[in-house]
Amino acid sequence: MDKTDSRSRKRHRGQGRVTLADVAKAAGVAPITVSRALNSPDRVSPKVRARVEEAVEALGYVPNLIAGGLAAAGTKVIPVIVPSLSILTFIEVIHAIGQRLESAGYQMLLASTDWDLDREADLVDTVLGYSPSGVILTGLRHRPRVVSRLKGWGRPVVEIMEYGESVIDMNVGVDGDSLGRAMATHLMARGYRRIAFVGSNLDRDYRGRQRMQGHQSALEQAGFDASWVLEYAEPASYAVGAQALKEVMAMSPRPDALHCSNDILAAGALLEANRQGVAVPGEVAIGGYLGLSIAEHLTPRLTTLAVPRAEMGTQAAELLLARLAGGDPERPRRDIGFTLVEGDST
Amino acid sequence: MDKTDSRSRKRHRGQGRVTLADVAKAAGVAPITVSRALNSPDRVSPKVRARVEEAVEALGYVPNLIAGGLAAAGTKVIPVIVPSLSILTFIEVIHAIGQRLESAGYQMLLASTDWDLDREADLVDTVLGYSPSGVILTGLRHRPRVVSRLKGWGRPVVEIMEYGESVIDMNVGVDGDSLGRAMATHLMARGYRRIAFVGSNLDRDYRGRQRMQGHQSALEQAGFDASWVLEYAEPASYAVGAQALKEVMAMSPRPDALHCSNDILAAGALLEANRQGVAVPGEVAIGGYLGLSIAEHLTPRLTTLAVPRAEMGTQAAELLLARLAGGDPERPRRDIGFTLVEGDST
DNA sequence: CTGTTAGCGCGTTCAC
DNA sequence: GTGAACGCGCTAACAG
Repeated sequence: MDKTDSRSRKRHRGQGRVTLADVAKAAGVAPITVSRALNSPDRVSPKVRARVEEAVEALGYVPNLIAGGLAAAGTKVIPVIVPSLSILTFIEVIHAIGQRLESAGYQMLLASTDWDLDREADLVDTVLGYSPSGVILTGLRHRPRVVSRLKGWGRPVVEIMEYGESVIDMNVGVDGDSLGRAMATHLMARGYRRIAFVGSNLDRDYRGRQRMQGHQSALEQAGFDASWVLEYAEPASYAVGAQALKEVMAMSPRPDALHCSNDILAAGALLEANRQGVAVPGEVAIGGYLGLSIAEHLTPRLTTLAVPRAEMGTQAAELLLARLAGGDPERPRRDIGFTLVEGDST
Repeated sequence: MDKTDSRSRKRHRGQGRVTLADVAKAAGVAPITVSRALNSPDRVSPKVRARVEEAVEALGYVPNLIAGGLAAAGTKVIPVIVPSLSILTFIEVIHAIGQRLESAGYQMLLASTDWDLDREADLVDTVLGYSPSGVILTGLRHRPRVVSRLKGWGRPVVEIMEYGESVIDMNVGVDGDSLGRAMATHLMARGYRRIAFVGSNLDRDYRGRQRMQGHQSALEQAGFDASWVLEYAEPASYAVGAQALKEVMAMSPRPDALHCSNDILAAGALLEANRQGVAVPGEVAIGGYLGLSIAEHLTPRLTTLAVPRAEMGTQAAELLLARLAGGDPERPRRDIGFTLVEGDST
C-alpha cells in the first residue's frame, strides 16, 4: 500500500517520451539489453536483437543522448570555435570538418567568438559543459585559463588555421609570417617597389597582423620601404577593397602594388579597378591571399596565395577521430602549407 | 566495515572534474544551495552567495550542462539543420541565427543534410536526442516521420527559407514561385523575349525548382516560350555560371536574357562575359537572385532579387526565443519578402 | 549472452 | 533562506 501510494504521485518531469525502459518492457528484456542491442548489436543474440528492433520501431523510440552522455561521461559532440561565421575561409574549413565528423557519427557544435579571446574562454567553459568528445579551436593564442583547462582535460583538442610551436594538443595550420613574406617576395621579384599592404580588422585579427608583419620584414630585409599600409577597421568586404583602390589612386606618390590580406579585399579592389578603367597590373598590381574561387574568374586573374582550407578542416577532423579511436596520430602538428597561384594581376 | 569496504572500490567513471558537490563541500553548504546560488542568485543570502562564488572560482568549477539537461529535461542547444554549408545563402542565415541565439545564451548545433530528406529525418532524430530547447529546419518539405515527431514534440520549431501554408509550427521564409515570377516579369518588361533559366542542382534543390516553375508560369501566361532552360547537375559556382555563358553564346538562336537561379551563377556568367568581351546587356542580359554583395561590385552592376537573409535568420531566432520565453509570438508565419534590385545587367 | 546494481551530476519537490 | 531525498534516462561494472 505504502509503496503504491508513494509511487502514485507521478512525476511529470519527463517529456512523456518513449524511454529505453519502455522498449525493454515491450520486448520483454532488461533495459541494459536494449542498450546493448542498440549500441553493440553483436553482443546480443539475433533473436533478442530482432525483438528489440521491433519494439523500437513500434514505439518510435529515440535515444536520449543526454542521458547516455551523462552515464558514459561523454557525448558525440565536437564543438568548433571560430572567430566569425561571416568569413568565407572559416566556412569552408567548418564545412570540411562537418563532413568528416558527421560521417563518423559526431555532431558539430558551432560557436563564434566574434574575434574576442575573452568570449572564447567563456565559450570553451560552456561547451566543455556538454562533455564533448573533443574540441576544435581557432588559432594558437588563447587566454591562459583556456590553455590550462584544455591541457588537463584528457580529450583531443585541435587548433586550426595557425601553425606553430606551442600548441595545446594537436595542430593543423599555416604559418602567417611565411604567407606574408611569400607575397611580398613575389611582388618584389616582379619588380614592384612601392608595395602597400591592405588589411582590415587587423586590431582583432592577429593572424592578419602576422601576415602583415611577414610582409614588412621581407620588405625591410630587402631594403624597401615597409611603411605603405592601408588599414581598415571593419571586416573585409568587396566594398572595403573598392575603397582601398580609390584611395590608392588618389595618393601621390602612389603604390605600384597592393598586397591585400585576403581575396575579398583583392577582388573588391580589382573589380573597382575594372569599373574605373584602371589598368591592372599596368597602373597598379594586386595580389591576394586565400585562393578563393573568385580569384580565377576575374579579369585579369588574381594572383593569390592559396591555402588548402578544406584539406585543413579534413585533417583537423581526422586527427581528432584518430585520437578518439584510441590511436596516436602521426604528426599531430601539421603545417598545411600554401601555394602561390600566379594570375595576371601582378 | 562492510559499508566502508563496498565503498572503497571506487568508481572511476567520472572525469575527475570538479562537481557541484565539490563546490558545496568547499563552501560548507548543501549542493542544492550551490545550484541556487548559480542559477537564481536572488534566492540565496548574499553571504552564502559570496562563499559559493569564491569556491567556484577557487576550484575552477564548470557546470556539467549534460547533467543539468537531464535533470531539467532540456539543454540550451538549438539544432539548425540546413541542406548545405557550402552555399553562401545558408551561411548568412546561420550567422544571423547564431548571433541572436548566442546573445540569449543558447548554443547552435549545426548539421547539414547534403540535400537529402532521409538524412534530414535521421538528423532530426539524432538532435532531438540532445533534448534541445527548439529546432530550426530548412524548407517546408520533410519526411512524414519528421513532421509527426516534431508536431507532437511540444517545443518550438521554425522552418526557414521557404514560406508557405503547411508548417510544423512557425515559419519565416519567402515564396519561391513569386521569386521566379518576379525576375521573369522584370525581364519581359525590359523587352527580352528569349529568356533562359539557368539552374544547378535542381533535382535536389526543390526550392530552386520552385523558382524555375514560377519563372516558367510567368512566361507561359504571357505567351512566351518557357522551354529555354540550362540545367547543371553540380552545385552553383562561378565556374558553372561561366560555363553557362559559353554555352549560351554558342547557341543559335540564342537567348537574349539569362535568369540565373542565384547570384553565384549570375556573377560567374557576367565575369565570363567580361572576359570574352560579350556586351551585357547588349548581347545578353543577366539577372540573378539573392542579393549577394558581389552583385553591386560587378561591371555592369547585376540586377538581382535581394532576399533579406540575415533578417530571416534573426527573425527565426526571435520567434524561437519568444516562444521559449513563454510568449506566443505574433505572426508565427512570416513572409520575409524580397526586393528587385535593378542593376545595369538587364 | 543476459540481468542486477549502482551511479553519472544536477534540479525538482517538499520539508524545515 | 536552506536542506534531504529522489529521480531524469542511460550505461559501466560485476555477476551469473
